[in-house]
Amino acid sequence: MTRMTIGWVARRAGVGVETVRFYERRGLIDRPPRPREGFREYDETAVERIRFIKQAQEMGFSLREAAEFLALRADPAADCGDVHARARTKLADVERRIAQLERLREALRTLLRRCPRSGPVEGCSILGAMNGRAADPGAAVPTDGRR
Amino acid sequence: MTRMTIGWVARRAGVGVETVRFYERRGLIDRPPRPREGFREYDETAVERIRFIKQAQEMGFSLREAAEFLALRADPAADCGDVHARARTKLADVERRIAQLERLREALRTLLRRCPRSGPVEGCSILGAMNGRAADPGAAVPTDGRR
DNA sequence: CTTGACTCCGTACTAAGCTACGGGGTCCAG
DNA sequence: CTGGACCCCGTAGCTTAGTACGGAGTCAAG
Repeated sequence: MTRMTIGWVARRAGVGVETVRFYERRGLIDRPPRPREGFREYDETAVERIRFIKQAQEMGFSLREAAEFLALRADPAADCGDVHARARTKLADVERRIAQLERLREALRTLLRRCPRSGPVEGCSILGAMNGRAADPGAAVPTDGRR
Repeated sequence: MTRMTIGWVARRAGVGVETVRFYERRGLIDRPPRPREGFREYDETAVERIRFIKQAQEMGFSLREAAEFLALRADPAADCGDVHARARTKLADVERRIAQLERLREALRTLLRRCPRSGPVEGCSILGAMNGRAADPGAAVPTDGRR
């Protein structure tokens, strides 16, 4: 008889044991009953919940956002539009990050094109750009905006 | 007579005083002499160095990489090709991140298109996708790969 | 001589999402 | 009954690039 211990849940959900405990601390999964000597005992829904969280993460959502989706899923008054709105916001965020990275990509490409690729570093246009001497005044290098 | 104190450097370079001290601890800028009672006294090159670092950061490089560029800049044996190679690696990295985000963008767009946008959450295709029921089996959602 | 601006230092804290560690206790097969 | 696998807990560490804090010392103007 397989016991639905934390290790069992972790293996089935494809995460580490510590991750399950971490999610519990974060309120992402319920504290399970502990029928024997303090050992957590789960059921299938815990596995499904962790998989849901992991899938939300792969779609670019944070754990906080994953928790919101879990709440929406469980709320009978919740509307699909709530989910839609969150996904739209995330899409806008992704598009903004792409645009930033594309500006960065173009700036790097321009610098690489102008770089002599050999010779003393004094003539390097890339280092020159870092020195405040803009290689291409038209292409402003954006702030990166990572998070 | 303006004293070239840490505050003066910070203002001229457009960073905070703590940032200057932080860069010093990280070895990005030299420890300046302290002629009066332990007060750091800088010169113009310190300002220029910090601006160089900031510019490198705006081009997507980390502080560690900025330090490498500073070393290359100061090394008479360094070749422009060294700089070029680092920039090319960074470009590849940026392109990889863009590709990941574009896959994510397409996945989100597909989900948004299929979402009924109103009604009970039971029928929500976005939550359905998080439940492992793929809305579009062809468009695999990538791992996010943020840093 | 006081006031206010500035500087010193080390340490802790932020964001996110885990991951590792140490020292115990428990369970089950053999 | 022993060995190994598993579980408990709290805490600390990892990553990056700073930011904040607190108590102390210093400097220059008025």
